[in-house]
This record gives sequence, C-alpha cells and structure tokens, in this order.
Amino acid sequence: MSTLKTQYHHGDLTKSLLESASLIIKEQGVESLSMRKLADTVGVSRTAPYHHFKDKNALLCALAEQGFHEQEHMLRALRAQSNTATEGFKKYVHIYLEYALQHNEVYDLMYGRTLWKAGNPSDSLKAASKQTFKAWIDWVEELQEQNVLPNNNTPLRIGQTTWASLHGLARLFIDGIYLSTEDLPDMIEQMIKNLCSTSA
Amino acid sequence: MSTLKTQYHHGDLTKSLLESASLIIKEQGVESLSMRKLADTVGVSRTAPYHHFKDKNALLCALAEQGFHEQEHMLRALRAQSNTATEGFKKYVHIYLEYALQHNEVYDLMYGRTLWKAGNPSDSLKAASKQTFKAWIDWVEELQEQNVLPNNNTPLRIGQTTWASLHGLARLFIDGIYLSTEDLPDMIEQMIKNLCSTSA
DNA sequence: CATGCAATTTTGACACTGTCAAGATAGATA
DNA sequence: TATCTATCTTGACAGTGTCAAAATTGCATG
Repeated sequence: MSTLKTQYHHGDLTKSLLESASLIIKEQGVESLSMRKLADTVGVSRTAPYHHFKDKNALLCALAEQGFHEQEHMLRALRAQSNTATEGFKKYVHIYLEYALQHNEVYDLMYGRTLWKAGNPSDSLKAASKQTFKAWIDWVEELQEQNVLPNNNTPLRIGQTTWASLHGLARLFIDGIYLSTEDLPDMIEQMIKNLCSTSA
Repeated sequence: MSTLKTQYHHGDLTKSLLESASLIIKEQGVESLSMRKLADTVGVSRTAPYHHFKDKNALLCALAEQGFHEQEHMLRALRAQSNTATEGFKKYVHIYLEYALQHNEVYDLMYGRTLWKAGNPSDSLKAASKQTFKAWIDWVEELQEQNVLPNNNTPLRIGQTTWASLHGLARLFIDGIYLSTEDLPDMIEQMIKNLCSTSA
C-alpha cells in the first residue's frame, strides 16, 4: 500500500524525483528544470524534495553521479570484451561520443560548468568522477603497452590529452555550435588518427 | 555635459552596460550577473537596459561577439608576424589557451551552452563566430601546405578536430574539473605533439 | 523662441524561481 | 495507547527577467 498516490507519504520520493528530473532535463534541458515544477509533476508539494536533497545542486549532483557510474561500466565492459586493443579503443571513442550526444544533458552535468564551477560538486560526485577517470588512466596504460596510444608521455598525461580531445569534440556538438552532425563520423575518424600512435 | 551623472539621460548607456557587465562576469561569473543589479551599478533603473538590449540574451551575445573579434585579431596577427609556420602554430596554441583561461567567462559565452544551446545566438554573433572560424580554416590550409598540420584530410576537417582538441583542453580547465593547473604546460606540449604531423 | 516628436528612462506589475521556518500528519516504536 | 521521528504541507521572503504605461529629456522643425 506504499505506492498509492492518495497517501500522505510518497513511498520512494527520492527515486521518483531522480527519475522525473532525469526525464525533464533529457527532454527540455536543465534550464527548464525547476524544483517546484519537479515537485508538482511528482505530485508533491513545493518543498517536499528538500527533505531528500539538500538543494537543487545536490539533486543535480546525484544525476551526474549516476552518469559516471554508467560511463565507468561502459568503459570496463569494452575493455574486457574487445578482441584487439586497437579495436577496443576505437569502439570506445565511438561509444564515448555516442553516449555524450545521446545523454547530452547528463553529460553536461557530469563535465560541465553547472556543477563543477557555478555549483558545488558533492563529495560523492567527486569520488565517482575520480574513480571513472582512474579506470580510464588504467586502460590508457595498457593501450600504451600495446602500442595503440603513443608512448611519448606518461599514462596520466596521455589520458588527459586524449580525454580532452574527445571531450572537446563532444562539447562542440552538445553545445550546438556550428558543426553539422553529418560531419561527426568523419571527425571521429580523424580524431582517432590524431590520437593513435600509428598514424594511418 | 553629456557625461554628467546627475543627468536624466546617461550619455552612452550601451557602452557602460557592456563594460560593467564584462567586469561583473569576469569577477563573479555569469551566474551572478543580473539585469537588475547591472542596471543598479550603472546607476540606472531596472528596465532601462532593455532599451539598449532586447533582453539579457542579447547583452550576452554582444559580449561574446567582442570576444570573437578579439580572437580573430589575435589569430591574424600571429599568422602574419611569426617567423616559421611551426613556431606560429605552437604560439597560437599557447595563446589560445591563455586567452581561454584568462577570459574564461567570455570564452564560455563564445563557445558555451549559455548562448548556443540554452540561449539564442544573435545573427551578428553567428556571423562573427563564423568569420573567426573561417580565418582559422584558412590558416590551417596554409599550415598543411607547410607540413605543420597533417595532410590526411581536408583543411575543414583538420581545422575542426584540432580546434575541438584545444577547446576540450580549455573547457576542462575552465569548468573546474579535477585537473591541476600545474599540469597545463605539459598537457599543452603533449597536445601539440598529437596535433602536428611530425611527431617529435 | 516655442512646439512637437522621438529617444530615453522611470515606476508599477506579473509570474516565476530557490529555499527557509513552522506547523501538520503518518508510520514506527515503546 | 502514547510518543517519537521521518515525512510532507502551507506560508513567507528575496530575488529574477521583462512587459506596459507613464514620465522626462533632447533635438529638430515651425
């Protein structure tokens, strides 16, 4: 009886809020996510969410954190299941951008200004992002050993720069700057050429 | 007598607004720029700015536009005055990131979500950005001929991807993600290695 | 000089935002 | 049954962007 809508208590408001918020930002962007409207769509009063999230920032941090866990899973899966190292890396580049463009609003929360600069990234968000980054650097080290990524610098440095390149590509498309999406596949291919040690 | 503060008319409100807004975002970020406070600091009533800028979006577009003109000048100057092509390009990479980090708030307006996705980029802003991009692509073509940038793709494509890489690097630092600024010089060097045709 | 017109600035108002404080209600526990 | 705590509500406040209508100014023309 804990899921009835006519009740005073909601059942699992925390979860409902996250799901609803996730849907709203996906369909309408973060800008049009307001705590009040969110509460309304979930069917609860304006300030009820504040008993589950300290403030709006905390809610958004939780959404971003989910994104990091998802991305880390993708990374680890791809690293484990790929046949050759080169193929694995190339696939990851594609998947990285695919994820970024498909879940662009979450991606923006994960890596964007809203939380990291304007906002106040929670400790668990920082932890999640660091963990994902660590998983990436570990893989980079392996990719260097297998001569997929260049060996002219440390895994950290190579990981940072290749990540920055992918991130930049993602951002330009996400933010809606004057790149046409039909150029994307070509750009991805060229980016891979830039990043890999064997230029071909 | 047109610059007296006790007057009813302001003299050159448009200019004052831009200057004041520029200062505010530089010191406190776009988030804490409100039309009302801006009007107040300039010494004018809340809605006065609306006779000079259609809305907040228009004001921000004007700021971004200034940034593009500045960047284009930098680019052209560097292209003209540099001794060797390689040196010119390397310098540009440094200057690009220097500008991005120093004027990070304007940079964010120029290339960020605020205007391009959440907002509504004005026609003149679009024109300015396109023009700057065009100048960049022209230079890329020259750099390809001089074997500084790789020849394995069109100037457009190479221009897009190298730009994306620089942009990504800039963004990670600007948005305050967990990169320490002491890593920046190293990362720039590595990025140059990734981008240049001669890997050394 | 006077008069009217257009540019400029003002006050008033509205809907919306995040979030705090105090009170009400439900379910769990003793 | 009584009490305690988690949960939710209503009320309130300060802040936001921006529209409409009124006021004021400077300029150009009579």
